[in-house]
Parts: sequence; structure tokens; C-alpha cells
Amino acid sequence: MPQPARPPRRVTIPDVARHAGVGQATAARVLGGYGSASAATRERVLAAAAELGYSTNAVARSMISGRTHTLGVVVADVENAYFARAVRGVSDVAARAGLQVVLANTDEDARKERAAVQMFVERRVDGLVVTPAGSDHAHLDKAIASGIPVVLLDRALGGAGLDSVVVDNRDAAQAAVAGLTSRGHTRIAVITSASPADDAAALASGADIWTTTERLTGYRQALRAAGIPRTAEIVRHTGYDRARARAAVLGLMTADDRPTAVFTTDNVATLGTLDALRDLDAHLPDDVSVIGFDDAEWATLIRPRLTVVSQPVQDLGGLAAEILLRRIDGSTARPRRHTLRSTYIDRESTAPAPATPRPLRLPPPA
Amino acid sequence: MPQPARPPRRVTIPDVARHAGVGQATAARVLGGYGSASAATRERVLAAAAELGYSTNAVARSMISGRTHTLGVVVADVENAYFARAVRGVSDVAARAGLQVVLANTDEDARKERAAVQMFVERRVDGLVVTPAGSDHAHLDKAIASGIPVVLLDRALGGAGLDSVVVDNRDAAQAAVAGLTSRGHTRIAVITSASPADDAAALASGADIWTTTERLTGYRQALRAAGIPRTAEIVRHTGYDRARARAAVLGLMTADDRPTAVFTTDNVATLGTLDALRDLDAHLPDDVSVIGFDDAEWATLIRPRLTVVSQPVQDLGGLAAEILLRRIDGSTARPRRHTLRSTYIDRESTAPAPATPRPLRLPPPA
DNA sequence: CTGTTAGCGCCTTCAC
DNA sequence: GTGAAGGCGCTAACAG
Repeated sequence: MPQPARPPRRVTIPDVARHAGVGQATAARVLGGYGSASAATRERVLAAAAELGYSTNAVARSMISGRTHTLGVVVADVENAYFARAVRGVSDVAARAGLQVVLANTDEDARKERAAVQMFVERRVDGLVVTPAGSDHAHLDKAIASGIPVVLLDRALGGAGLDSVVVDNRDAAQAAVAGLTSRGHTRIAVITSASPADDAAALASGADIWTTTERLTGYRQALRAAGIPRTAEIVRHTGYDRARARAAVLGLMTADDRPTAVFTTDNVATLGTLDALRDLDAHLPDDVSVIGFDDAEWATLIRPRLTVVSQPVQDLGGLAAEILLRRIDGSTARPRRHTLRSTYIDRESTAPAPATPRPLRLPPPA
Repeated sequence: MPQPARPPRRVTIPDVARHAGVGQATAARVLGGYGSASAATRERVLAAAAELGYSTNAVARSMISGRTHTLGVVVADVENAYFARAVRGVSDVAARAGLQVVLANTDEDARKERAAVQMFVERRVDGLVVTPAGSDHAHLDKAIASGIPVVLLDRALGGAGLDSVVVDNRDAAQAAVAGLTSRGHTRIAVITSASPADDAAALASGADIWTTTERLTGYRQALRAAGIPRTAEIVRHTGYDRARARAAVLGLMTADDRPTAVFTTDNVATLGTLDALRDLDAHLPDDVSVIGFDDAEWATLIRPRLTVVSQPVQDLGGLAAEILLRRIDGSTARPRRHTLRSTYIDRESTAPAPATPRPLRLPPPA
């Protein structure tokens, strides 16, 4: 039966010092790269270290410096291409500054998020990038109070005095949907992964925003600007579940007076929407126009090529890391929202609304 | 000018002990959850801790226990869906055991890999999952020698006495290509991201394997079994570069005696291949059959749906983590290769070879 | 059950 | 330029 073996004793500075025949402090100085030592002793210490296979103990070093050279990153799911890219952005900037990234997935579960943040506080990460799942930020405030800077990624939070890095969600959504209304679409559905509960909570919590809320607001503004009544709004929340998004679109498209266009607010919703449209044998863009939020590596592989609102996801992550690095360096600038610009990429999945939408039906299973 | 501010002093156990009017050790016991304390004192300590906002210092704890409850994961690029899924697999299993995952991207650069591994050793991670970029494993041996268990993911390494988790690459590739030869294809191209240099090195280093080598071997076996001469082998190495993969396929397909089928060994190669085929206006699968290694979320969204060899990527990562956990628990089982089964998913991108392949040309730019 | 006392490995005064 | 001694925050023997 394997017993929880404690790791073997490692070579330490005293070991090296003894082996080199110098004092502990001297060995520490050359191995730590501070203070000074004569070329001769340096040589001997280095030789002894190499011989014994000495390796710095970063834990002990952290204990003194109070810095772990580590950034905590809390996202919903690294498997999601959006977060994967964002993490890469954070990681690249961090690595350049000699920091490493510790990852935590929350699956949009606020409890997991709190647990992850607490764990990061205990581990004394030097900074925290968080994609908050809910609208509560007490745990983030606590992190900040304990001296750990926090930057919100992709989502801002109402009231919190926190740095955040987001895109111009409202404008981008508005522009995208306006492109649809200007082509005669009046029945435009929005498929979004965020749950209405989160949405309401974000709204209720006050002044500020949560990404999906912003995108929905942009959608509504575009409809209003086109003189489309509020009763014609079609919004489905499908909770980061591709199958549910598919089901929602299936339902929408096979009903009377079906939408002639779909706007999706994230890549999971986009995937599910396209599943449904494929299964319905819908001819894009003639039967239905589609615009997705966030570009994807496969967007130009499907037919027609998908029109999207593209976000600079890597940059978002990179900027979050930079802000953190600045704060770690002692910056006390007032926390604020940093908004990056998204780009509308007009490809081939939008077209004028059909005069009389062709009815769509699920073909009977073979 | 912001000065590298050391983090503020945090509340420590002595602080809590004083505030609760108990001895340091007592406070430590209840806060650390070991030893025993009377309900009354426990109460008071907890209250004091809450009041002062005490938070365990995991760094100090690690210093004593010698364990950081951390797994280092070294991959080529988290942005790549394959690695993202693998990381998620590792992370889930690790999280369940109370460990967190530290990430490092190498971009297939052996130097970056060595640096990352060394950094992980210095940080005293409890275990290491590595997708080795080269065939050299001295740095991994060093990690093991220093008491850190290592598991190779996705790629095995010749000669190294290391645990590894891989799929049945050779058989899977052989079966996939055999599916092509059985349908009359004789001109079958392989597009692979791995560079020939790596390949040769892996081969040279001895007995064992490296994933791409295995897949190529499977390809060759299938050709041989079908009586196709070695001179008909078509292999392009495109170095994890989608654009280069596209260019390679473009070149191949516009030449005389073009391939009628393409087998790609990873998702980057698949993406580039499909780019090229789309640009050539090739009609899949009639003009060209395609089989990709590794399934993708968009594989059923393109027309025709992509036939693939699907790997249990999450499981691969999860198993790697489990092996590590076992070793951390003291297991001394002989390191070995763990092979998981891949699945051939026959969708719509393969068809019999055309009798007379239609010439493919890049349409002139509009 | 509780308090006192040593360290974990390193950095940092401070004398020499 | 070099060595000795103290402490970072916690756990682990010990006594009491």
C-alpha cells in the first residue's frame, strides 16, 4: 500500500556551502544572484551546486519575498475557445515578466468561483484574473483587501471598484443587429448562453453591466431604432449548452412566424444554432441570416462563411495581465473599465430577409 | 513612479492566537484542522480568525509539508483545442484531489520546454504533465531525480523510463488509411504538423516512438498492405502552421497526378487542408476524400461532415493526472505506456477514388 | 487539552 | 568580500 511519501530531501544552500567550503551566506549570494562574491568563490560555489544538483527552492524564496510570481486565472472553461485564447493572452504576458499562470475552471458556478478565489488567496498569487460567474463580488473584494490585485475579464461588474477588460459589447451588438434590420429583418432571434437569472441579478445589482446584458441592450436598441416593437423581441437563454441552444433554435424555427435571422452572443450558442439550422436543412443565408459573436477558427470553413463580431481575445487577456503587473509594481491608479474594440466581419451568412420565409421542418429520422 | 511594493503584512496565526487569548499552537491546531481542541477554544479561535480576516498561508504550509498541491502542465499551446481539452482533463482530476494546475506553453520549442520544466522543479510542483517537444528528456530525468513524478501526454519518448499516456496511433492511422485504400485510393497524402527534424531525432534516439512517427508508420503499413509502392508516399510536414498546411495542400492538389485523398494527423493540419480544398473549390468527397486525426466541435458543421479518428482527449489528460496522483501517494510501479483507444468516426468526407480525378485550380483572385 | 520550542530553506541585516 | 544570526508563517515534537 502506497503511503503518502513526503518528497525526498533536496539539496539546500547549506549543503552547497559545505561542499564548496564557504559560508552559507556566501553560497546563497552567488546562487541567489545578489550581493557580491569574488570570481573565485563564485566559481567554486557554482561548481558545487552543479555537482550536487542544487535547485533553488522557490517556495522558501516566496516565503521571504512575499511574492509567488504566479497569476491566478479563473475562467468558466478552458475548453471553450474563447477562454483558451484569453488564457493564452494572459499567459504570454505573464511569462514575459517571469510569472506563471495557475488555472481554475468554474463552469459558471459561483460557488466554484468563490472556492477558487479563496484558494488563490491562500496560495498568495500575485494577481488574479477573473471571469466572474455571478454578480456578487464579495470574494473579490476580500482578495483585494488582502493585497491581491484583481482584474475582471470579459465581464464588468456593477458597483465594484475593480479593473475590468471588456469589448464594446453594446455597440457591437447594436451594429450587428442593425445590419440585419437594415436588410429588412424584423423577426430576429437572440440565442445567448447566459441565464436570465444571472442577467436579472446583474441588472438588479446596480449601475453597471454584465456582458450579455450589454449585448441584449444593443440588440434592443437596434430593434427600437428600426421601429420594431418590443413584442417582437425573441430571446432565448440556453446556459452554455450546445444541445439546448440547438433545441431552442429548433423550436423557434419550426413555429409560425419564425425568425428570419439569428444573433448569437457566444460561441456555444453559435455552435448549437448552426446545429439546428443544419438539421432543419435551412439554406443560409436565404432562409435564415446568422451573425455570431466571437470569431472561430472554423468560421470560414462552413458554407456560407459565418459573419461575426470578432473580439481581440488574446489582447483582452494580455491587457488584463498587464494591468495586474502594473498593480503588482505598486500602481494605485483608480480601477476602471478598459474597453477594447471589436470588429464586424461581414462574410456570407447574412442576406436580405426573405419576402415569405420558407417553412422549416425537421426531416423524419431515417 | 510605482515602486515594487511588497504585499502588505497579512494576519498570521500568532495574531489570531493573541486576539483569541490562546497559545499559538492551539490557534494553529484549530485553523489547520489537526490535533484537537475543546469546542470552546475552537469557537473563540474561529471567531478571532473571522474577525481579523485570517487566511491560511499556503506557502508557509508548503514549506513544511514539502508539497505544493500543484501540478505543472507543459503543452505546446492551450489555444489548440486538443491541448485545451487535455488541460481540462488534467485540471478536473487534479481539482478533485485538491490540486491546482499551473500552465506553460512551449509552442513546440524545446528550449521553452526545458525552461518551463526547470521553473516547475524550482517551484516544487507535486507532479508534471508534459507534452514533450523534442526527443531529449534529460530535463525530465532531472525532474524525476529531484522527486517530481512526470507523465508524458500524447507523446511517448524512446528509452525514457517515463509514464506516458497516448492513443493507439499506429493502428488508428493504419485503419483510417486502409479505409481509403479499400475504396480505391492510391494517391493518399499525409499532412502533419510535426517537423521532419523532430521525426528523425525521435527515430534516431532509439526504440520507442513519437506520435507522428507512429501515425506515419500506420499510414505506410496501410499502403504496403494495399500493394502501393513506397514511391507513392506523399508526406508533408507543415510545422503547426495552418497557412503552411494550406500551401502544401494547394501545391499537392494542383500538380499532375494529384492525391485523391488526404489524411491529416492533427487539427492544425486539418484546418489548413480544408482551407486549401475550399479555395480550390474541391467537391468533397467526390474530388478528394479527407480524414482528420482528432475530432473537432465543428466537424459536423461543415459539408460534408468530416470523417475523423477521434481521441478521448479529456480522458488522456485525466489519466495522466491520476497516474501522477498515484505516484505522489508513493506508488513505485514501473513506469509504462498507457494506451487509450481512439475511435474511427465515419462521416461523409470519404468516398471511392474518382476514376479520373478532376483537375483542381485556384480561381484567379477577384 | 494546551503552551513552548524548534526548525522547513532562504534572504537579510550586521559584524568581521 | 565573507560569515554568523535572526526571522518569514507554519507545523511538529515535546512537555505540562
